[in-house]
Amino acid sequence: MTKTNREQRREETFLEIKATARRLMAEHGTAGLTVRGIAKEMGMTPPALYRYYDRLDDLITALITENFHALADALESACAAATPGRTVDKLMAAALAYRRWALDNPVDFELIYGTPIPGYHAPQEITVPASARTLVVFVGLFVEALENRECMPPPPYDRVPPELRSHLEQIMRDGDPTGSAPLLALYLALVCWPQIHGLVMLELLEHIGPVVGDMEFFARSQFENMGRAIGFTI
Amino acid sequence: MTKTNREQRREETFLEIKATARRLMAEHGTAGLTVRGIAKEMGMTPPALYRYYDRLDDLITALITENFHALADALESACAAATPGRTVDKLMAAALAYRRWALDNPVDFELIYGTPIPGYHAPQEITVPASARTLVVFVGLFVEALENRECMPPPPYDRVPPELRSHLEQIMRDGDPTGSAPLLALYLALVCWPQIHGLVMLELLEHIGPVVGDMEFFARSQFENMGRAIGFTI
DNA sequence: CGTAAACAGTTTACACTGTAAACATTTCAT
DNA sequence: ATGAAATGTTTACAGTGTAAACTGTTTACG
Repeated sequence: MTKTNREQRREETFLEIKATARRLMAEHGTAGLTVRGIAKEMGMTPPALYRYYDRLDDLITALITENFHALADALESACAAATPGRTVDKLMAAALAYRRWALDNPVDFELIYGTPIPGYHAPQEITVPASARTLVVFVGLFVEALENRECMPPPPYDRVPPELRSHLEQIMRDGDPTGSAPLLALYLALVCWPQIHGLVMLELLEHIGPVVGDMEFFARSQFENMGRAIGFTI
Repeated sequence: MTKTNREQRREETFLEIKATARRLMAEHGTAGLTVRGIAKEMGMTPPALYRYYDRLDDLITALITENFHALADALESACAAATPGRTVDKLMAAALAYRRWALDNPVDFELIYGTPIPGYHAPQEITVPASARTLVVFVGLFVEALENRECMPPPPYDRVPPELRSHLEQIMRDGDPTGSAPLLALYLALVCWPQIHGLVMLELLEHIGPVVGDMEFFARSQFENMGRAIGFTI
């Protein structure tokens, strides 16, 4: 089944719209994301864009899901680049990649993890699955580390709190139908993620960097302390 | 020096503008923060507001600084309400108050710690001092805990990393001219803050709650684990 | 007290924003 | 080749922030 000219041009236009939107946002922040701005940049009239996205919100949603996937991809390739077998290296690489991606793509990160653009409401059935991939990367690392006995969590990280058990089991079932992965992996991922995220968020919005000074070092050391706390030997 | 009628009415109008802005934002999110909306609500014409704030940005700045102070006040009174002498209780109370304030005042929290409203740029010389108060509360707790030997940090939290030392010393000097407070207190505050913040931020924007289930419990347990890790006995 | 200045408000206007409706043109399938 | 579908433009409307000019009120001072 070969594509007709029109279908191909349509796909290209979709790509051009998103690319233009990204360029304008990189230059002027989320304030640069306007129908008229994108249209002018592309040599079109604003209403023409409505042939591609019914509302500006739909374009935002498309950008957001792409960003979630781009972040998850960055984490995965960082893990892949780490020493095979040394899962702790992968965890450090993933945490640092999370930070690096945020710092290198600040607006894209704000778009997914920051306050929603005023008036925008994310259709969760679309964004949530994409969003989940990030957490899945970390869960995967802990599955590997626990299996290989590379991570030996001391109390209180050696077992899932009973208060969370049943709900986490259900989440695990929905995501992984085989249900083979240890529940503790999900719990440990949920312990680590907020620590990484909080540091990155505060640094990105310049709340903590000026106080700490060397954020590069601080982030590294915090991630290492985190790894040690949950049972890795670094 | 008694206030003239006009001065008093002017002050009241300032208050009414901010109160109206807060009400509209609570109802419609940051998208509800419009000059015209506030004016209509107050029975004025939009340009009239410009007698009080030269730009909408200035009103936003006023709201932001008030929010920083309100959050810091909430932390302080939570500490004050905790068992005297039990600094660990104060730390837990402060962390939980941070979360509670964010959940109870989501838009206000987003305004200070979320992505800036598109097009808005914070004048840092105004917002930074107000922002600092939050961190100062935590630093104060660690000063107290270290002095009373209530907190006995194990490695690697028993000393300030040399890579951060000189910069933290300078920060400490600028904030506290006596320079008496132990540097380690600032370091421990910087270790804890991102952990608390990350959890709250992810919960507030609904990235982690649906996965965890019982966020109330999870936050509590995470804060306790954090306290133990840096040398408190809970 | 009377007057001039400062203040507080309205009216009008402009340059933006998203988007709906009507219409013209191009492209494709039959 | 013809009808339908897709893609664009034009025009329009209801929002947005805010600047300029103007009017009325309140205050401070000679």
